[in-house]
Amino acid sequence: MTPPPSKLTETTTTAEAAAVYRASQPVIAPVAGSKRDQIMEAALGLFVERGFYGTAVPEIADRASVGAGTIYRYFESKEALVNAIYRQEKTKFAHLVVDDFPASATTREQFRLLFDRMAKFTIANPESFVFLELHHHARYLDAESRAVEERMMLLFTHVVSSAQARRELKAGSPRVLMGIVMGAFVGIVRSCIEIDQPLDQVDWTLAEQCLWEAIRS
Amino acid sequence: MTPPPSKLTETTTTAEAAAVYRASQPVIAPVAGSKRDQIMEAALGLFVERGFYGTAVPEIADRASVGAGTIYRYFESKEALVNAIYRQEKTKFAHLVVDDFPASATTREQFRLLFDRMAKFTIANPESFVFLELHHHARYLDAESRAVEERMMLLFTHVVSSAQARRELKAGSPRVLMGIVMGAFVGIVRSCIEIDQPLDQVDWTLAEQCLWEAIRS
DNA sequence: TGTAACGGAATGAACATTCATTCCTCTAAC
DNA sequence: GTTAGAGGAATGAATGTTCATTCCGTTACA
Repeated sequence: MTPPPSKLTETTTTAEAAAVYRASQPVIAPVAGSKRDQIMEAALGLFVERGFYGTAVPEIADRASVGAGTIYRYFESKEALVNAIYRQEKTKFAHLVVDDFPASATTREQFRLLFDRMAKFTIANPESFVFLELHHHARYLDAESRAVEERMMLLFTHVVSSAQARRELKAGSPRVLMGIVMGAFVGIVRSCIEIDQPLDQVDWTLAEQCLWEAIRS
Repeated sequence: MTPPPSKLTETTTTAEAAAVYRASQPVIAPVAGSKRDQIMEAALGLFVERGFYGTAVPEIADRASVGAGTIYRYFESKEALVNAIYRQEKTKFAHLVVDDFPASATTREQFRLLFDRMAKFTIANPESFVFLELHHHARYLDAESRAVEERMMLLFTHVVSSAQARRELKAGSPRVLMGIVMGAFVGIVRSCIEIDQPLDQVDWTLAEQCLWEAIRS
């Protein structure tokens, strides 16, 4: 191949020729259209069921009732698609959980609120939650997608540290405490999904009580 | 689906449950040839890094310093390979964790022992632990591989129920309590791996204390 | 009638698996 | 002690398949 007078300095998995072609046929702007949403919803479901590499693009097209080529009118590549989904769902999650965070409430109240909001999100969007878990640190997530995640962790870490300073939570690495709470939450959700138990039948009050006692000083 | 006639009823003792578990474990390890082990070790590492579908068989061959064809002298298919690894690691884990389970110890002692053994295994075999987590309920696991998992869960469930009957653990679905403990454990491990912190630097005593307080009545 | 969106067969790359060939090791005849 | 050769083990290029992506004929709408 002739060396291109390249604007393409990065080596990506996508062929250079493909990128050059697409530069002239721009991807449709992310105005939420029905087709675009259909594709994202179908892909979300399949990625949860089979994983990223286990899902074929034509399968996504089928489930979305769309031609395979149409997907590429809305997303540059399969990788861009999974990143778009990740960012959308993570942002949805972050807003629901973190917006209007009551910075001056007691630690007990803060914890209960965070837990309730997470449960609410998960009950309403089980697939989204599993998707976010599954792709939590996947290789194909780009910098921007990781940044969305990072911002939320920063807030949590701060909340935990402050509460520790007030001796309301156990001393020790905030990372361990957060790992316990988030991990346990995921553990409950996964144990339900394994046996097809609806998430709204879980005793979330019990779960919240358990986890508060796990971390309180 | 035909449920197999379980030997474990609510009247079984924990000692009996442990015995049933032990009887189901194969006595001798499969004949371990050097090549076969090289392949399994290489595949384990790659499956952890890239996932099952994300790993190409020739990549496994390369890392194992073996011809691609050689893999098929030892395993029928890529799927058979991942199942062999799963069974080997799960069995290793199960033996280390549940062998000689002290059925008559106090619940507190039982919990501490189980937790310590899990931590020990994970520190010694971080990749194995992550692999088992990752493939926990994957589509390509066959019936036998799932059965290995199932037997261990049965023992745990029984231990939890008995302790609940004695009012030493919180009342509620054993599934929720186990989900919390296992999930939290995974959460800690994952939080370490994210930042490349060695697992033996974790404050496991703190973690154990947290989780005991989560589930104790 | 012209234009943008769409569908899905076509394309080429990458993959899992196979198989004709080579390599190794052990045996036994000299 | 050397060597011929038999047979199992190993190899990696070849094979057929599957996949992400492209491309162009069709459709919908102005």
